[in-house]
Amino acid sequence: MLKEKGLKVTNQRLLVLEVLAEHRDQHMTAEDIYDLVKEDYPEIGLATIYRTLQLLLKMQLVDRINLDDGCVRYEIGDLFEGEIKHHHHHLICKTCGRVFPFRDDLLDGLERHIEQATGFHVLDHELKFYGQCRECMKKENNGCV
Amino acid sequence: MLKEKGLKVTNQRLLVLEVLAEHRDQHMTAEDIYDLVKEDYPEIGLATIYRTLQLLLKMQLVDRINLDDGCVRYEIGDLFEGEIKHHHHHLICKTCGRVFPFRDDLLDGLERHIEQATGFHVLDHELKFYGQCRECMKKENNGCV
DNA sequence: TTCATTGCAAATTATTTGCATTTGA
DNA sequence: TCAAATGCAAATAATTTGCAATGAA
Repeated sequence: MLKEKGLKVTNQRLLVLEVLAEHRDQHMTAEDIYDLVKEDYPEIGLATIYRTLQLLLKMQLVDRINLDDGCVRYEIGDLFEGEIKHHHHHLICKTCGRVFPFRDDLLDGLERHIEQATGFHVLDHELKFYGQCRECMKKENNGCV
Repeated sequence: MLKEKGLKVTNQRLLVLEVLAEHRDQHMTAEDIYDLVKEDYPEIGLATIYRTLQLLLKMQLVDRINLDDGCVRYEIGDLFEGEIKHHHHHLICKTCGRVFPFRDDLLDGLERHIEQATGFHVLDHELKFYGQCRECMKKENNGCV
């Protein structure tokens, strides 16, 4: 494990990672993770979940997304899956609230353009699309809304 | 004013808009706005600020951005400035924390691509770039960090 | 052993809500 | 006049923190 940087490998940390890995692309709140980890480890505290998530975030093992619904959500990082850091973005349906992942490398050109135009050195980006998913579009048309 | 939709034009609402217009591109928290409005209207309550911001958000007169620093921020909407809705995005410096606006229409092609590929109907998007601004890059090089 | 980590409870902070009062149309 | 809007204080809810106890190295 990457934790051999002076950090301890605890059961709690492993379980948080495990739960996130088992729920890839699911955008879980700290509370969600807490409930699932508790099934295997009932004595865990919510504060530990928060502290672990902060740590994993700093280590780039998890990503954080904010769907503007009042709580921050976490998902396992893409680099966990392969070697190259592939980004993915989110399509958020304003009607049903579901979130769809969208793989993409199309922003690289835009990043280079920004660096040239402004001198800002881009390290990372986050992109969200808001709209309506196919199912909700269909429903709305059937219902003639 | 657009408020002729059954809504009342109150001093409080005008002042919130005014403060936002005077601080274009400044990403203010509700608290920031509260303090500034209080100068002209000391009896205003923070709850009114929140309620007004929600209203203006729904009316698309203000935009909301989240810089992941624990509080939501607001800025006056772009469509307030012209006719066509021009989007702008944010370059966020991880070193000094400053936020730079970045005008862009380059995502339109990407939106069309998404609609074709996934059937998701895109209505809006939000894009944030994280990195290091020119000044912080310079400082870091001078200091040989 | 020993310091990082944990669990718990209390603290903090942003935002929302209930309600009596005020005010714009 | 009268519903909509406001101010205040109390309520909520997510997250953080202090501290004594625990556990991995």
